[in-house]
Amino acid sequence: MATTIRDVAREAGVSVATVSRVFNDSGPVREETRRRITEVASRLRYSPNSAARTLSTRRTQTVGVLLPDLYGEFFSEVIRGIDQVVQQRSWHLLVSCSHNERSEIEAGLRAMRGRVDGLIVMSPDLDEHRLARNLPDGLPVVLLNCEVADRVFDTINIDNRGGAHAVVAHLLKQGHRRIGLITGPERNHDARERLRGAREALVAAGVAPSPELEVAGDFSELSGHRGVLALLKLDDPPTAVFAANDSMAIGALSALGERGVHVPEQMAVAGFDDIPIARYVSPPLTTVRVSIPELGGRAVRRLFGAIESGAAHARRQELLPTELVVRRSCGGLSRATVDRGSDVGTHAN
Amino acid sequence: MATTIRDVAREAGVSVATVSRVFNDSGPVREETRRRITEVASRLRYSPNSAARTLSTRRTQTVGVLLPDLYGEFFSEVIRGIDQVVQQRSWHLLVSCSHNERSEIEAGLRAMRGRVDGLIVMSPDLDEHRLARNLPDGLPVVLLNCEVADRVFDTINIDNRGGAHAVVAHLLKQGHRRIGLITGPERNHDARERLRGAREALVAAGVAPSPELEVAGDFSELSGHRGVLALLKLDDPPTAVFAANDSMAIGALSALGERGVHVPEQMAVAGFDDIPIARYVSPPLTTVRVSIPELGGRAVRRLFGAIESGAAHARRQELLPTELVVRRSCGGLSRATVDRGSDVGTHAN
DNA sequence: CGCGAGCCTGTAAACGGTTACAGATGCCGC
DNA sequence: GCGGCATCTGTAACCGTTTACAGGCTCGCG
Repeated sequence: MATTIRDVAREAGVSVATVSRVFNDSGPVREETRRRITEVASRLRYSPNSAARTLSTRRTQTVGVLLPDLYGEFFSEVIRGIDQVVQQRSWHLLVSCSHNERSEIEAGLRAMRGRVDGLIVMSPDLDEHRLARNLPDGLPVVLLNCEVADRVFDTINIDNRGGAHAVVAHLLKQGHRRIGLITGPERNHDARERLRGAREALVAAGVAPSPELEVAGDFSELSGHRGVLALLKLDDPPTAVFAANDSMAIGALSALGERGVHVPEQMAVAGFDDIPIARYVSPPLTTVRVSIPELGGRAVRRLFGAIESGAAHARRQELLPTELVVRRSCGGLSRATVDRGSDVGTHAN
Repeated sequence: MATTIRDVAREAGVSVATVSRVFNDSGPVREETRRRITEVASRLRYSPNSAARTLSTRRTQTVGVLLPDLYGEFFSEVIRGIDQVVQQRSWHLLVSCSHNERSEIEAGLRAMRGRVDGLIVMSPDLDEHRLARNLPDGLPVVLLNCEVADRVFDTINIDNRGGAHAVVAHLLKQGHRRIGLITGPERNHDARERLRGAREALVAAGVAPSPELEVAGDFSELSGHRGVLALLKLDDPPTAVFAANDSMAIGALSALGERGVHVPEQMAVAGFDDIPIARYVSPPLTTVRVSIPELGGRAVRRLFGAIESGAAHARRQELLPTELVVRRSCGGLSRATVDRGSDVGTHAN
């Protein structure tokens, strides 16, 4: 059917070994022979069968990505960051998504076996035991936004705590004392860390966190919309709201607009992520910028490192710094403050 | 290293053929033998090497997706739609992105060779000759949002023309006579078709399209922002604006807000795509809904059909219908009209 | 007891590369 | 003329599956 290395060898009057050497640039081949082979190969439109190559070298030149979901800009940005680095090496990208189902995560992991040289996993739900159990032994893995106590895995996390701390500290500095929080899903690691950072900022300023000012959201616009309405109903409503992501903050803006509540005069609003649209809502949204493609890019680079150095590879836990972006939605446009941030590097989680 | 089918066979006291039969459910195996084999296999944590399997069956159980870019919600939604169907079959997804570089598209196509059983390509730039030339012969392909005159490829396109026609017709019905158009990039097929549909609607209503009312955008929020400002500067500004996608419409809303122009009273605004955020901007955006995941899903299903039926497969050109979604940004909330639409099916492009 | 018919199972040849190893060739200096 | 070396090339084993084909076994029946 398709032309094989043997066809090329026959046509060029050489052995398969020589053709292979030409294609992999391994071992010496006389210049004239090399030319003849490449000429024949392109004439026959030969291209090596990657399955055969994988079988014999045990390398796939492919990285696998397992995501909890593919919904929303966040994931597409991660993939974009990953793809860019992967493509730079002429490697390939196998993506899969687990819908946050434990069984599917495990199925996804197993399915990757033998198809990839390394794996990037983002799955807030998975504990390390399950992970280890379903992982082909020795397959390099980098975990994204996962909570793992153990240091046996490479991890990269967004500095959720620092970012949330910074944005709440900013609101406090504007004079707000009652700050509503619209949280993300309880089970989500990012959401928990953002809540934690926000509370810490309050405490640090001598303001006691109050349960009535914390309403539960799920990262969707709708839940932000509802959340802020719930806060407005309080006897003593907050003067500012921090939503755990931009989508919810935008939902909140929309609800406030419907109610005729002026932002930022009557209510300051802030979000988290700095999605592209954030600067175009009205008023433009104060938020925390995270370079999501960078998150993906770092993950792949780390993975490549692990693949190259093999078992000797030293695991690291890394935090990706964030940056406070001040826009009109919470007034006080004095200056775009840079996040108090966290250093990047070997780092306890 | 890893356990192979031979290890399992030895341990279970059978031949490799029998183990293979158990794993593929091909050919008869005595129940007791089957049980013993599965037991041994799971004890040894055996899982078949997919490269070897691919080599011998010539099937990869993988579909390749080649996109022009990975930026924005559009692409992530396409991938999501594709992934869902792919995963339903326990197949795999190899994604790659060409950055709209011709050379990268071709490299991407060649790189897929031997790694996938079929290909979904979205690349407005590529002409069919180049495509055919770089395609492994006989590899099934489905083209998304591509303009190809020839009927040799399966294609699926959004009904851009119908959607744009519907939204402009709606504005006309509201009494608007001067309607500004913020177009998408010239080279983009979707953008051209949307512009065409909009003009046709104007002509159909006896309104002559006017070049001064058409400003060029590039699908970004920023260009929508600028576009509407340009329209406001006209001696006789329009009373309504149709932006060729939602991002630009949102940019326009933001500019109008800054200028104190009331929407929809002083200026009606409409977009295209119905991205999730569209209903949460203020005022909520009138737009054209396209089920992007559906676009991806259909593409895969068609691809599966092509893979199964082999060379006998009949090519089809399909249009994905759109739906007008009327929200506050252009007043007239009488009812959500359903698009005049196009039928789906065998269909000239 | 012999014998075909059904089941079930094993043997071995692909699939298309890579690569260790051996062999050929050319060139040089003596 | 010939050994020795460097450089290039070929042979064949191997990677881990699938699968066509050939048996072997069991069983019922004449």
